[in-house]
Amino acid sequence: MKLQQLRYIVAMVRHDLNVSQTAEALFTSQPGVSKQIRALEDELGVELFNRRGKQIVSLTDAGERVVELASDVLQGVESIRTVGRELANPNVGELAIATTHTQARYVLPPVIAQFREAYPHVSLQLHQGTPSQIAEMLAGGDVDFAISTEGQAHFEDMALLPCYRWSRAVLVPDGHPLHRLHRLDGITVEALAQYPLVSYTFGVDAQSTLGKAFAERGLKPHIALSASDVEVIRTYVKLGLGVGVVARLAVDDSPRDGLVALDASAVFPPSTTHIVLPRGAALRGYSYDFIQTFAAHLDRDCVDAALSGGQPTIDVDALPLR
Amino acid sequence: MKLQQLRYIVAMVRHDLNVSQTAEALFTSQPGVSKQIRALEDELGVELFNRRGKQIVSLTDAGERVVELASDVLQGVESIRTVGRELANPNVGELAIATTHTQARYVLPPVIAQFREAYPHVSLQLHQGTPSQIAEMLAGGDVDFAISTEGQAHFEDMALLPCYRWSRAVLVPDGHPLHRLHRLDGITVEALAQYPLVSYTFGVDAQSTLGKAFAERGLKPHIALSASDVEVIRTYVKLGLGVGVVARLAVDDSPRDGLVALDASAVFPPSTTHIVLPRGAALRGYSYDFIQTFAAHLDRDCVDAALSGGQPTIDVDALPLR
DNA sequence: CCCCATTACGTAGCACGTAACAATG
DNA sequence: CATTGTTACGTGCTACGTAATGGGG
Repeated sequence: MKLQQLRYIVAMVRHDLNVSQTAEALFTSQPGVSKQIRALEDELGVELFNRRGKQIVSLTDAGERVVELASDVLQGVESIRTVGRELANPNVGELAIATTHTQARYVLPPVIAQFREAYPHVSLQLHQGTPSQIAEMLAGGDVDFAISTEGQAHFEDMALLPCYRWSRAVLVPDGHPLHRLHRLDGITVEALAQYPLVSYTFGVDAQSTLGKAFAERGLKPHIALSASDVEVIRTYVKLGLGVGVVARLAVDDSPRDGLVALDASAVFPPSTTHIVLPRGAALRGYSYDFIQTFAAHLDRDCVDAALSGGQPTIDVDALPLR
Repeated sequence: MKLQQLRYIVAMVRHDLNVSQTAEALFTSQPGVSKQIRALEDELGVELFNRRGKQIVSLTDAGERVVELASDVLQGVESIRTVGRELANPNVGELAIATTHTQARYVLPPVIAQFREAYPHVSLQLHQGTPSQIAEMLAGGDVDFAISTEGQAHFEDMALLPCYRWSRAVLVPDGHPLHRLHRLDGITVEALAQYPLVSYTFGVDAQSTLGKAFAERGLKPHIALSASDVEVIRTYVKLGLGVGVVARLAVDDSPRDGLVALDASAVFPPSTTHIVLPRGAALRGYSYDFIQTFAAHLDRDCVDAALSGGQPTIDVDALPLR
């Protein structure tokens, strides 16, 4: 059994069980992958993949279990590499983080500035994406950890560390009916439901905080447009496509470009931003530091507890609200 | 990084950091081991072993952590093999158990008879040894699990599953003063302390149940001889070397060879026999069956819970007493 | 002076890539 | 007919074994 063979089968499930695609992703040849998979199956004495003719269609029971174990093994190998790098050069390395536009643009800058000062020789990589893309990156080992606001459902088998809570704001043109309502009685979900909305792509499905707030009142929001970027959302609100619903921390209180941001923290319950880590992974020392800079209550012990499987006791209601 | 390299460094710590000895144990050449270790150190960029001149004297901090992770990785690889074998031939394979003489001779026979009938194509291997030897076998991956009565201290980082409790008997020549005492007031620790004892090698250290029973009363037993085998102990009691203290289940109630066994369950608190498993390992289906045949309350879920780290809730006081 | 780790060097095995082939939709 | 997986074959890398060298106690 070779580590390569394990890499191949794990990569296979991440590439729709397509040998050609897998080979391309791993910068090797199709026959090589095919052959190594057969070699592993021969050695284990079990078929790992169900084949229809020459097409690989699914994992066998054995395949399911073996791929799972192989992932653990490969993560262990990665951990060994990480430990090596850490003890060779504690302050030199890379840190790859997957996150959303809002985090990258409005929350992370001061954290990263402070981090850069402490670790000038660590090369930072910020990968942006939707929660499902972020989950993909994390599962594929492309990033060290993720900072995610919604879509916890995507992060099965990962350690979720609550960082802070955040509330929403409603973006409307100056003089919009909701603007006046906001000054008088305050905005309500019912009032919002009467207008087309412009919001985050990932914030509008049924499991999201936003989606649930409407569903609870038997309302179905009309989403005119969804984007992952506040600036894009602003643009379309200005164009009159609808009312923007965004993270409050992403907008100023003062009007800009004829748009005003109305505090909607009383309308929608706050969402929680999490740091997401693959269970069992090893982290660089500076990663712990980054995490604690981002969320002061997440010290090394707390993170280690989450990594080793136990859900740490964090009082979500005591988290800072932004 | 190659799996071989991980095997080499893990084997190194099991062989006193001696390259020659390690190479011999792995049926390969010293230079091969030496070179692969250097290759791994080069790849990781850290020395794993502290060398004084050309002598390897200890593990570095990095080495400590890497060896630990490497063990996990290798165990994962073993698990993959196990899963393969299981799904290829559920009823064919090997089962290696490490245990003490008493278990092998007096407790296991009916279990093994039943197991053999259910799984005639499983080759059983019974490895005997002292608790520390048993722990060594388990840590080295030489056996699938252990059945141990004492010396829990040896089994750091292992999953311990209580199976049953057992009490002791005192072996004396017919007509011995303790024989009469037993019929009148009953034996006491104090009475026993007046005679030289013959008992199990591993049962006489300070942490053992036996040792503690004496220590609690401020007594120090005089151990004339210790052996791992009841038949050996009988022999020396017959020779008049001292009074035997053995597991009750290892002796008949009726006299034999001029020796009588006196129930000492009221004198010493019962000991508990455990099945010991390496955390995180994968077991063959028939192994689960063997375990449950041995201790009916240890079903598959219970064993899996212990393997995955959680200590299962087993009421020790409710276990059968033998 | 013995034991042990490392260096040097030759070989055999195997993983990988190119090319050709088979099968499925 | 296009896409995908497998077989065939040649090559270059490397792990491994034998032999020789260097250091410590």
